[in-house]
Amino acid sequence: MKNKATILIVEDEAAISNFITAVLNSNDYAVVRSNSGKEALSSTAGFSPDLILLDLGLPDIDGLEVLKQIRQWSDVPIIVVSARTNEKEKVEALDLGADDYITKPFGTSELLARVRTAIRHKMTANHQLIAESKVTIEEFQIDFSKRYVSVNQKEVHLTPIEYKIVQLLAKNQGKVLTLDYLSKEIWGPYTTENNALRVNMANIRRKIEKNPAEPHYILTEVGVGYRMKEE
Amino acid sequence: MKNKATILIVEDEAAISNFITAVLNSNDYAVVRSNSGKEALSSTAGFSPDLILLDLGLPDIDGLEVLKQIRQWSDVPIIVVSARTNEKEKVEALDLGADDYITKPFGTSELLARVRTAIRHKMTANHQLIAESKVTIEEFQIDFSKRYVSVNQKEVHLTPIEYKIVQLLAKNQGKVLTLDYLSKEIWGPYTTENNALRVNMANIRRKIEKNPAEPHYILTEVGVGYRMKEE
DNA sequence: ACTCATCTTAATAATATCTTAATGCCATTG
DNA sequence: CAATGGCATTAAGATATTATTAAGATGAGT
Repeated sequence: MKNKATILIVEDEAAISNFITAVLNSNDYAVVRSNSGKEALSSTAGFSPDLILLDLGLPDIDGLEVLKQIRQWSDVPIIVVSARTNEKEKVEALDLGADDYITKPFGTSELLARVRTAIRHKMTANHQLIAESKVTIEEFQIDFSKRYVSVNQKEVHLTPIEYKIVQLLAKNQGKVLTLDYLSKEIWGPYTTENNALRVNMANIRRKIEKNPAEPHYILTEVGVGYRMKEE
Repeated sequence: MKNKATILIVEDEAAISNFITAVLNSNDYAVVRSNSGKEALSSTAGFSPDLILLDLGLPDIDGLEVLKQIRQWSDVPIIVVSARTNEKEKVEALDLGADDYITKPFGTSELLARVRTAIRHKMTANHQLIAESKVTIEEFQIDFSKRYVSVNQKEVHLTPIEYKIVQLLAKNQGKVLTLDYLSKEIWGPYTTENNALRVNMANIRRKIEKNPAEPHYILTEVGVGYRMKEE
């Protein structure tokens, strides 16, 4: 149980690659590096790392393409590394199945926190397959088998759409779900742009948050989507 | 008590189907095979097996669709058989109500262990239903063994369908049962959309609720279904 | 033919949902 | 540092969906 986790870093800028490697090594992770998309693909197949840190700006293949290909056959957690100038790519990456993102420049503690979370998710994901039917976050609780939501043991009534949103977020606790992803899940793939999702979110918060203006359970990732707090 | 349990295998690859059949037969299970989704649906309805082993990769209907349809009206334990390359499908299957999953390739001992567990679960689930022969919610009481319903110690007469509805809700106290689920339980899987359930509910409420317009024991979840109050 | 259970229909009531538009919040820029 | 613009939130009203209920028709059992 105390084997080192192996992390694949896909990054072409040597400075950043070195920095990440140093941080991870000194925290007891094994690191494998790759500085191109093609190499990344073969490395993933070869070592099956426990986590991939994927920079989207690669010299050969588009980072999104790398992500898409890996996702065809593997569920390895992938954290996308992106420059602030490329926000849209980040969202696309999450839509394609990335687990989290981190924006350059970032500090060691942020990096480590996200790495830990992603690896923990991988570990518990398999257990959760034997359907864990309840999620509890402090005073908030949702029981999927009963379709029952409560805050402070008191029932909270959610409409069908509201429930679906909360359910999606809860089943992906800690993970950012993009607006697009949520919309598609709820209204199907041919949905036109609208802000119904936001209206619903406001209503949900009014029902479950103490102070809807400072949400505690469902956080907004500006420009990206929403994420339910962990644990 | 020592009747053979009947297991339905839904699998289109003959090699795997043969292997599973051999293993189960030599362990005293009766086996019925089916190699398409449509056949599986009619077989399930036909002789209500004790367990279904369902491969998700079927030639005609999507395995998940088969699962969904069966779950609309039956609680028979279903173990999903999936290839390793399709982790996401597996999760969806569990969400749709599969009881367990097994990943190809698998060995005989794993197969038998999961089959035993699933069948045992089914047995104990039934026992619990029988053991708990009364449900009391404040002034409302239902005694399953006597088929007796009362409010304030006074007998309430329910028609057969009304009783069945109340019974289903009471055996799933606190859980929302969808209109679809209730309809299928009462009128079978091939029921057309109808309003009869609502009429029955109105009649039930007239009989058991103090104020039918503000129900206390059976609550409506708009857009979803009905739920009997807990405790 | 009577009774009871059941289903259909249709009017009415309750609820959910979407749209629009006003407002607030940051971060960037002139 | 104020002005701007891009999101995000929120309120309020219009519309659509869904639920309740009454009343009458059907049909089975006695």
